[in-house]
Amino acid sequence: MTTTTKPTPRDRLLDAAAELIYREGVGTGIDALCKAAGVSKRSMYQLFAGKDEVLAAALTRQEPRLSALLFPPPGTPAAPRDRVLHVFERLEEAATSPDYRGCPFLAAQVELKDPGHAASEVAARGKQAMSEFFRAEAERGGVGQPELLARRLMVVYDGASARAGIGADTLDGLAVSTAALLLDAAGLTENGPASGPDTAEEAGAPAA
Amino acid sequence: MTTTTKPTPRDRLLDAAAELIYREGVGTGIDALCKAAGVSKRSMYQLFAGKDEVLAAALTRQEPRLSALLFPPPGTPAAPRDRVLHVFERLEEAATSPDYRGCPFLAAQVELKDPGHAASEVAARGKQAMSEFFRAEAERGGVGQPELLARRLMVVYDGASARAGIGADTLDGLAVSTAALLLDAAGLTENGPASGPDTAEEAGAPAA
DNA sequence: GCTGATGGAAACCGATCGGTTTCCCGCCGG
DNA sequence: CCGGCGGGAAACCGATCGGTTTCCATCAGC
Repeated sequence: MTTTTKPTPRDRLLDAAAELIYREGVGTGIDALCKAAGVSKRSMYQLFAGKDEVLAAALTRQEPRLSALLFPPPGTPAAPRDRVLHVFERLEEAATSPDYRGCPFLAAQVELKDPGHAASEVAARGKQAMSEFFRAEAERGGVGQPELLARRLMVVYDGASARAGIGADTLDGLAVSTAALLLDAAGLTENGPASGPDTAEEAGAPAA
Repeated sequence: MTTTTKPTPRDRLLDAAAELIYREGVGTGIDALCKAAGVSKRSMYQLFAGKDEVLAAALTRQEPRLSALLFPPPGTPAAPRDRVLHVFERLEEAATSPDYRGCPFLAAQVELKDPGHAASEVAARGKQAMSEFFRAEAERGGVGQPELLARRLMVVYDGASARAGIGADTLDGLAVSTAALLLDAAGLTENGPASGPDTAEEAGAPAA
């Protein structure tokens, strides 16, 4: 029979923490975490130094999962544009769930305001991974200002996921189409690598 | 002399609540709120039913201030495009402060996950005001799909403010230039009302 | 079968939570 | 001069917080 309680206490605890904290916020008590995980506080405190460390570890554990979910599978030799849009397609897919609460990394950083908090730093690294993915694809596509494009894509990703998470928008094409629009403007069109209207020049503050 | 403690207890309380909660999150204790406001819990509880109501009232009080700060002054007969960009310019201006923590409405909704919470509903109305402003300007500018443009602008606004708030980006032109890019694509160019490349057709789910 | 490590249940600790109440000072009109 | 009252200070309440400790059931190796 499949014993419901097979995985190690550490894994149960981190999984429960990730799920509970995602649903109820970082304010969730450790009693609730331990009960949900079927782990005693005693075990928890000999695995981790405290709640902060559990939180950070839970986020760390989520990072590879999120990357695997969002980023194109390794064996996919798609064009940069498609690889970027893939991320937004996965976002929209996830956002259709009524339980979707936005990007867990962004939420963690918003909730624990302190940027020095261990979990906040883990979350920041998680976000940086996506930013670097965007930048790498932009470079691979020969975009004039890859860093600028990556920052814009991150703004759209975080804005779309946050708004979907709080129920302010249902997306359904909004994130993908907006990202596509930014890619077009950067010259990363469907046809091929950078050669659009403004390969260079589009930075700074164009409006007075 | 200017007596430091002039305004009514209610005003002191709401101002202190807005500031403290913005800085430290909705988890801030009422003891801390009252002490910061120089108001006794006794007074607070005969002014409000509880912490939730204080939170909601503090956010309600912030809405007109935020609108006045972000939206163009009433006497400004600028073109729709300029009126929209004005919002993003104010955002970037505010984001230069090291104390900037992002949009207080979005933060409140992210922190108290419950959309039914009184304060969350106040915050949702606050965000809706901006969305409607964008939509009205888009319509005034003759944009083909004003609702779509408004949603995209909100995504950029929330994404940019959130990322600036958590210290992931410094903006400095990013929000304004990205918004301008969206306006261009919607046909709301510097020259005049809608007549760009794709006045209609650009909605739905363009990617598989 | 015995033993020792693992780990869950739960009592316990001081601090703090949201919320209520008591007390008393200072300011007001009469 | 005084009586009423708005309102701050602070004690108090039960619940819960993060964190520690005790106790005991289980199970693997011998």
